[in-house]
Amino acid sequence: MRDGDQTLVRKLRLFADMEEDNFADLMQIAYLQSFPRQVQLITEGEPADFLHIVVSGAVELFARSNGRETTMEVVRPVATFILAAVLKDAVYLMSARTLEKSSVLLIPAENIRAVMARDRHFDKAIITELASRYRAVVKAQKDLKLRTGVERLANYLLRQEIEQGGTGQLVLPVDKRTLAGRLGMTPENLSRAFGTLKPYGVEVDGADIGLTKPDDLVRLAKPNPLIDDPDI
Amino acid sequence: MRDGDQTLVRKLRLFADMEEDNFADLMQIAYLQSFPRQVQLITEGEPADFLHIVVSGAVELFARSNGRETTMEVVRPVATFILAAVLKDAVYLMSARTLEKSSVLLIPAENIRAVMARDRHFDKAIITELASRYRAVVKAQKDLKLRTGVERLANYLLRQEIEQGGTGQLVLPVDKRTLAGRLGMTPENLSRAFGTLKPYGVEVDGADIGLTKPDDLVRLAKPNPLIDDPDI
DNA sequence: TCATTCACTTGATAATTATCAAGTGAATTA
DNA sequence: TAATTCACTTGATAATTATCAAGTGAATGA
Repeated sequence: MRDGDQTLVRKLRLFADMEEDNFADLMQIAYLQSFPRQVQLITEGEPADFLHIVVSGAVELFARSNGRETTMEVVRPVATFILAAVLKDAVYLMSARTLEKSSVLLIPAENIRAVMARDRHFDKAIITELASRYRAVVKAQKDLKLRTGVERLANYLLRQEIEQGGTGQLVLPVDKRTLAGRLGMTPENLSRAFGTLKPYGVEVDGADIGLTKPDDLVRLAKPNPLIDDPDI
Repeated sequence: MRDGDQTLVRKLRLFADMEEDNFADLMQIAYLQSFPRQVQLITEGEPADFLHIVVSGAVELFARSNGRETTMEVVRPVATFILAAVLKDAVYLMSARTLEKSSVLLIPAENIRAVMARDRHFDKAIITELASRYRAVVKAQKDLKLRTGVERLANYLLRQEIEQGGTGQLVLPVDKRTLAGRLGMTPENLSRAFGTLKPYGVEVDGADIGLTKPDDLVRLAKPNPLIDDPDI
């Protein structure tokens, strides 16, 4: 792994306060792997062997049941995924695949647990991380249960616009099929939802979106910090 | 608080391994309050002042947005709620109200955080608890996104039947309006969903439910351990 | 260059779910 | 006992969402 990547990993909330020796140990044991797009990294139901950290590219967490499939989350660098399964020494609840060419750092679960046993700072960091993740899923569940598909899309666009600099422009970070899954709707319905939002100033050109009537869109979306603010 | 209640709290995964002195400290500071039914205990958006532990009765966690309201979870004794908000020193994402006459143990958030700073066992317990909660919400999200309303009800009934002893009988632990919210549907639709399940041997008499054709019901519900098994 | 693929869109229709409005019957209360 | 409340159900209808089937147009590849 390049030093630059290691620095980025070290900056993760999860590792930032870890004792230097322990971090060095983990990085010694960890290995970085590169994958082309659309490679399945983990499969739900299998035992959690490694903590995964997306160093470059993008990874989709998804789940299947009944022959149906849905996107649960899209993880972008630099972030960990499936931490809870590793800590509980349990099976994965979600599968993961690369959305694009990606490199992923793999740390054996047993080493994570070993460092946890001797590094107090790591404990604290894990608690903070888990609590944040938990709250993120609760927000996602509120989004699903309290909003229609069109409202979810509208709020998603508003969040992305803010995250991408508040210029009234945004670029969809994933293809529309994946976005539809993330928003809990079919691709066909996502198309129609974009159509519904046209009168509210949502201009679509491929992955490039312009929001020309932000006030109208906000009035429709009724964003709620307790659902949409990622920092709360 | 009666000694018996204190013993029950001590048995919670969260407190079981805590050092005796620290537990005694917390119990010293904590206070037990009794509430009639339908009292709102906390309100989403307010700062997390206390860790709550349901000692008797039942508490509904719910959320509102847009004038809509939904049940997120029903907490029964003995269990904690809103742990993540307390740990993060953040605002509550959910409101809580008693469903019936209940007693709730309140521990000031600052004391929780203080014990956390000096008790390693508590750290570990918090991690285990948070990881479990996180996985529970992920399962709930899979349930919502991968199943229709009727399927969610069918699987809910199968889970309850198992939890209540596997006798082919079960008693709904909450009124149907609350259950509907939990399952992400309207009360009217829950009624109709029960109707749809009649040919699958679901016999409803108030809160008493009989499952007379479990095989047929399972064939419809297609239960999935990665959604329905609470212990995974 | 032409064929093919692929992501996305559009249309028609069906299934699912929500809303509004009564209705029922048991339990509570005057 | 009669009135009232309340939880739940049922019916009619509307809104939302999914499914199936083409269609479009840009990108890829022979």
